[in-house]
Amino acid sequence: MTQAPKLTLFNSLSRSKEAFTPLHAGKVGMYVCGVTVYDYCHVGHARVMVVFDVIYRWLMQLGFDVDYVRNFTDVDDKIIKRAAERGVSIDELTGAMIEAFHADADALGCLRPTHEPRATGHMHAMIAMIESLIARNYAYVSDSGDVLYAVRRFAGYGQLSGKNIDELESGSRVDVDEQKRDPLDFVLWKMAKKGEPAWASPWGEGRPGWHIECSAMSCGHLGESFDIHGGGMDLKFPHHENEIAQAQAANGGKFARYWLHNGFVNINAEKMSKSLGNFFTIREVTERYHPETLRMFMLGTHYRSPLDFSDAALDVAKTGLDRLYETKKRVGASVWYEIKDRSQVVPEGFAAAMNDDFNTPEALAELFEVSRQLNRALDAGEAAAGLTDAMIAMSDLLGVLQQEADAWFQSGDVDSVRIEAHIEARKQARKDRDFTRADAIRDELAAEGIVLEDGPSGTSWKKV
RNA sequence: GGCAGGGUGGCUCAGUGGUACGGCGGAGGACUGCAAAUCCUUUAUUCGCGAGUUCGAUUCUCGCCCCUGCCUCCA
Repeated sequence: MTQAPKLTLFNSLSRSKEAFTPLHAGKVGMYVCGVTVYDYCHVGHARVMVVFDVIYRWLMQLGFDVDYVRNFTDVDDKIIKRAAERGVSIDELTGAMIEAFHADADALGCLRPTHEPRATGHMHAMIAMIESLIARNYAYVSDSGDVLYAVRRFAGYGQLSGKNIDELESGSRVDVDEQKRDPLDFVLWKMAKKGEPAWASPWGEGRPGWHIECSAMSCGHLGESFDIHGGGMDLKFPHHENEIAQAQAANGGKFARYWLHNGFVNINAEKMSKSLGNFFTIREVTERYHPETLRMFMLGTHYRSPLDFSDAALDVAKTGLDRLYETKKRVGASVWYEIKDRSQVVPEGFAAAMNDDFNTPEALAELFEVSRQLNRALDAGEAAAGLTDAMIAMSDLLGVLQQEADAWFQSGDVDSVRIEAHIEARKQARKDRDFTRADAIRDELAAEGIVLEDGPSGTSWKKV
């Protein structure tokens, strides 16, 4: 049914929805800016992971062969500083943080990108690009030896963020740096001070500026021109703007064709960020909520809209997931995984929602609707294999309902043997029609957060 | 100040030129010994405010108010 994919997506470059057509038929090259690995990821990072994971899954569902590249910035001032503070080596710090990143991403149910390049592994490509920029007069070596990009040389500067160079200058929040010919110029290669990590280059020992790595690695993996480039809204300027300036000046090509930017995670209507200190790490949150609940919470809002983070919102996400898991439980673990060709069973409405700029709230509405229909069929004693297939397909595409229903409801430190014993005792009491005693047992368990459900096939329990 | 994106029921979140999706919550009902779960019904004469275009606007245009973000590192 997903024949003739009519995928439409909002391109930040044109600030409008556009029909998606890949550069090479049947293939999609997608680059997403990852993280600087000097600390644990917070919920804002989680959103990027989840948003582009869903996009990745949907592109594959549409039949595209997707090359999904997400980088790790593993050389940077903040990393150097943090490593020094902790008295560990740069490699130890970045290695540990990359490991933590993967653990978080895995917990959130995100598929691994096809490539996860590290900046330190692509020095040659970056140096080559800088050389090209110098050769074409888009870059210069300053008095201090740093290599800088001459922003005014690039005619299209500001096209992505809608900025006007002259207004940027007058904004004057840009540091006035004596070595810069123009305040807007940014560093491509930074000379190393003693003790700092350094790589050999035609300009001396040093390290790359932040922006050059993404231009070099995206082009390196996907070609000078590729389909999708994504990241958080805050990367639009200056990072993505600079990426465009670098890549297009160096290659002369088009660079990324579609730019996707996800909205922020807010707390009390304020952006969650390191500098404001109002952030929660993914691991802090997942100690209190299942990671899938966090994922569900993110799916409930369109990826470009701001997302307000709060326990109340997570509670709502959990309640919704509980509903869906209740259906999964009724269907039964044995038949849940017997899914046929997914493309044959994804409901029209779901596909339409996803094809409309990855509208997950709308897609979720379809999932809830099918869940309801399935419950109705189950109530009527029907098998409803088609509805089950549809529900499995949709939940797999969104990356939810990935746990066993029993595990979902019975997680935590509970003594299931003891609970089963109580249930047996209550069963006998009910059989004897001693409801006072039966209710007492139920109340006792309820006090511990264990809820009993009497169904046609016996009594089951769940932890709330 | 410049630029961008928003203001939809108690909360949350979609959406459309012809009176509004889903979730949470509330109310009533079915089921149940009673519950829980599930299902059914119901819960915005209304989509920030004021004009305009139109047969008709929440959806298009203009103005205003308010919120957030970017303009420096930031997902």
